[in-house]
Amino acid sequence: MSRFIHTDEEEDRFLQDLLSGFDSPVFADPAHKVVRPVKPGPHPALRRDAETPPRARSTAGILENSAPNIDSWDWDALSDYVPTPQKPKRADAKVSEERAVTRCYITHIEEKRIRNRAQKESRIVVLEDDWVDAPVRIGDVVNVIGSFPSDDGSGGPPTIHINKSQNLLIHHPDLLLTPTALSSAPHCTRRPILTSLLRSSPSSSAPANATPSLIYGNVLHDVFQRCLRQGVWDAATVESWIDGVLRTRQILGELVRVGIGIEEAKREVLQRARGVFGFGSRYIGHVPKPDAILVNTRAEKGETSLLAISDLYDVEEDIWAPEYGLKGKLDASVQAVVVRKSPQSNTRGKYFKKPQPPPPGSTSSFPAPLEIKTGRAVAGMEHRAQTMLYTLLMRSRYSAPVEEGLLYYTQSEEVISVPAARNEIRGLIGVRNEIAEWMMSRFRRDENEPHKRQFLPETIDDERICGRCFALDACMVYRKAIDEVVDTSSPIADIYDQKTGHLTAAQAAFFKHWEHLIALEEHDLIRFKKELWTLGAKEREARGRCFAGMVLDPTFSTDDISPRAERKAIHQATYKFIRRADDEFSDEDQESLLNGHMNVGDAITVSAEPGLLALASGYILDLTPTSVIVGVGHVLDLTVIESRISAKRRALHMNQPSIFDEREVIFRIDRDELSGGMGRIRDNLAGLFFAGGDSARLRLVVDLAPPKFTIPDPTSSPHDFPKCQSHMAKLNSNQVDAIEKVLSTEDYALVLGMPGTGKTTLVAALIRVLVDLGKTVLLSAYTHSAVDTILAKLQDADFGILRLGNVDKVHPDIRHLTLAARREPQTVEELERQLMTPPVVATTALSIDHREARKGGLDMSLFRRLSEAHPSAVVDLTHQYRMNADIMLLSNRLIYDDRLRCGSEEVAQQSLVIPDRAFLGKLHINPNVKGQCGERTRCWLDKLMDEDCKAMFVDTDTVPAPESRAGDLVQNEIEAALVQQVVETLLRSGVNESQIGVITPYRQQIKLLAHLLQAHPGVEILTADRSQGRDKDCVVLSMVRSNEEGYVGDLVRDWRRLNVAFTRASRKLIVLGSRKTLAHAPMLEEFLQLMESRNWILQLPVDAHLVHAALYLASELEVASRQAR
DNA sequence: ACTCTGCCAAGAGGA
Repeated sequence: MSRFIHTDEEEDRFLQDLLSGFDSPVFADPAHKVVRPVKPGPHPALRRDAETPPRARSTAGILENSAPNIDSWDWDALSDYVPTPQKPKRADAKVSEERAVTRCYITHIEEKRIRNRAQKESRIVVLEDDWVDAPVRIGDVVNVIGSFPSDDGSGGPPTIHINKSQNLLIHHPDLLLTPTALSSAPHCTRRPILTSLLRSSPSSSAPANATPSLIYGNVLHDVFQRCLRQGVWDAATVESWIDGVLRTRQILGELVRVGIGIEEAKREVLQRARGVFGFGSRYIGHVPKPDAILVNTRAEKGETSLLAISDLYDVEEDIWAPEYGLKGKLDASVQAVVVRKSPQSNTRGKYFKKPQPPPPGSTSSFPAPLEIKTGRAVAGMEHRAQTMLYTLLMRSRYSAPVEEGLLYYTQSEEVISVPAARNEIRGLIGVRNEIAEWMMSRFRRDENEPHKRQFLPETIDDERICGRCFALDACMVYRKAIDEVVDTSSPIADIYDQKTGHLTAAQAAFFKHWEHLIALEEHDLIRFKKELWTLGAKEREARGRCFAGMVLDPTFSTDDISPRAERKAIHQATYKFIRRADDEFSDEDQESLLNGHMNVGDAITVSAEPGLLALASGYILDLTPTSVIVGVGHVLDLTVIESRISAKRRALHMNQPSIFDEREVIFRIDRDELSGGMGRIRDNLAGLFFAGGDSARLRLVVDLAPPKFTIPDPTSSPHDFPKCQSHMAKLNSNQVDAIEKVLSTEDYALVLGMPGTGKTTLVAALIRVLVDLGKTVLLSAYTHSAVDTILAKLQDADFGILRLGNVDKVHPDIRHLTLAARREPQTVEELERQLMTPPVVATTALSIDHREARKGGLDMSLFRRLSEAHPSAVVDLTHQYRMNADIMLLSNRLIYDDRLRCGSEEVAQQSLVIPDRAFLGKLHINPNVKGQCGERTRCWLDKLMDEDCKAMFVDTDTVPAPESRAGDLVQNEIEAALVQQVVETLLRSGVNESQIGVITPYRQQIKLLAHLLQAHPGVEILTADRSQGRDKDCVVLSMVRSNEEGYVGDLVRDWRRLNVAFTRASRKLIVLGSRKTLAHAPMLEEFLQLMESRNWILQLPVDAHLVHAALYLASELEVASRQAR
């Protein structure tokens, strides 16, 4: 027997660990038998989209609909797994093997077995044996795997029993956990939760990450998978591939981190690659070769198995299986052919109850996961567990029984058989449920102890295991700060002290507080994520987060996209999708793809219906109203997908609806919801608190230690450097002060820049000065556009700048600064040079911004925290060069306490010049004028065009202009028409399109405006939020809200948002809105009073949008001609 | 109570 195979005792212990998960403290509950009525919701896999016709309902109604009477997965057979009993079977031979899944909500829970009052749509789930203590609560979602009997004759609700021998319960199935996380759980349930919280960035304080063997493992996997795909195994080729993979930027980067050169790495990888060369000739083929041994640790004496891999379905297949609450990536998905030769006798292992001697020399063939391990086989049981869970993932994706998984150790060159044994799977699912419960418990509303809920399992306090655990730093900090445990006596008390002794109570509290805020935001993201399987594609499209009913455009080729060098490197494959021609919907019903929340550069996943989730993920490269081009990390093989789909449809008893072409593959493209994104943030936070972490920053940020400033050293003053002087020549005294403050600080300085005060100019100059003084600079901002705006000002700099981040999001003018635009590095040294030489590195940085957090008054930015603690560290930029005095007044009065001032008299006085007033004269000569536009006083448009009119509120109440709704979204059609007329008048009076910006808080209003102004593409139309950082000579602001109830939405109520919009205008600001409605918001009331006192309110005439026939007719005509088209 | 922005991941070995 091979040396790495675990002993029987090890196996026993592992299994016990698994099953004892059920007895851990969380589950402690004395009840022996619990009956849990549940309410089934339609399982998403069974959900029918609007496009498929509803099936005739049987009398069982929804019951029937949500749980088709499919034969249950035969767990008994699995539990009694016999290594060789199965008759030969093809992957999709028998659909009836498919398991039934029912998604349920717990409606109530009873301690004793009772008969539930027959309640429509209700079912009863009886938990028996070790499932009894599953901590399910009312309102929880569970999946029941196994069939409810369609009718037991009792007349009561269908009842299912979940126990040792049959069926499974998946608790919180929308939480998808990974096999790797779960495989270590039997030893310590705390660790998988911690590692999911903290992504443990390879940098900073987690030195254990990125070890050499890890890198070698990565390389070998890559190469092994390439061998499988290409069917090439000869030494020369493999060696050249190893060389190639080592030189990819990814691997070079990792080598830089561990300080290893290519030659050394190659030697090491080759040493581990022995098992790669031999694998092909031994195991690939249609029938097993005599030496193709399949090691079966559960086999009886004398029994031998041989393996052939007859087909490769995929490598790195990414499978999300919400029915099991699992997701993961398979090294390889293969078709396995196994021949078993049985001995004569058979003493069965103790886990197999019903001995059934298999017929000698039986052959079976089934799809199986192939898991490759390139290290030493030291974690045998964990690898087994991992592989076993992969069989579940594969079963879900392939809709076929997956009898066992294959585990290949390249160093010992042995393939291990990992039977999908019920006992172990049950144990692993138990562990999965336990971990899911811990993760969810954090967000459970519990009246008794709303905030004190513990959400991490106890530490296992094993000196040996804990001492060398990679999550130790985090584990101990959480123990102290979150669990609030003081450990002086446990076996790991010393370790605890070593890792947390330096933390003060205040520091621990700070960590707890911020950790909580991160969790709040994270919770929101999970909610979105599950929409991928809980909502149908059309439903999700209605929310703007999905393109439904898409098909591949077969005519598309990669050459069609604009040739950008980086494409090939980033995306494995590029596809163009178009809407499927749909007989049921006319063309008008086909929403433009531009309407939703999805934009170029956004992360997406591609799924196929039904139930093939996240087949590939990547980014949107190009988007038109009718097509979308995506770059993804995984090839979409249509024939393979077709066969998965038909297997799935048959398994679900979905007969082909006639409107579908049997072979047509319908895709959905969903916005990917930043699943693991918070991990990085949490990691950065935690890094401050680790022993040996960043104690300097901990002091400044957490303890609020005052920043130190030195009296500027005259010898290093920027003024002594001629170049520095030139950088500062154009700055005002304010900005020069700011630069000096920055240069004199040893810790930090804060610069508060109100709108238009030249922040961008200052930052650009500051960077130049710092680089000249020999410093390195990290430039970061929340958005890509903010980063790139500053970089644009440094285009002529004579020093290196490295722009990091998603290339698709980087501004085209800045792309030449990204890594992707540089020469492909050939050596570790070259990459190191590319990374380390530029003195300036620029990138986006994430931040926490959570609604609930803000509601609780916790919207404490780092800037605010520091500036309130140490006002002396702040330099105010008070001189602004954008707005004239009138526009500035608004902002000053309402937000800035008059601290803002104009940089010059010229700025203060500037107004919008109207080049040609002739058009205004023509407005009134048309006889078709319906009402009056105020000629006696002067027409409202005329007034607005006055050069002295620099800020004006245009009241629509008398028009009137009520708001309306498009679905959930708010819009105001008449107001949009009025905006159009204002813009039209400006343009016809000679104002340039580029001088005008139209801003509104509401996205739907943008759609209306864009429609009305489509003849003027140079007029920018922006939401208030997106206008941040921009400016225009003239801004027309559409407030939208206008209703009898005086309801002002939260968007408009947020004064900061409006302030942004107001301060975009430099010469003329026109605000259109309902005075009556807006006056209901306190801040706006104040604003309106100010406008009133200045006589800056313009009352519109009745039907103002109709009075200027020239404009009105023009727009009518335009609409008519568009409709004709 | 209707807006916006950010991110590649699960696993790659270790004992």
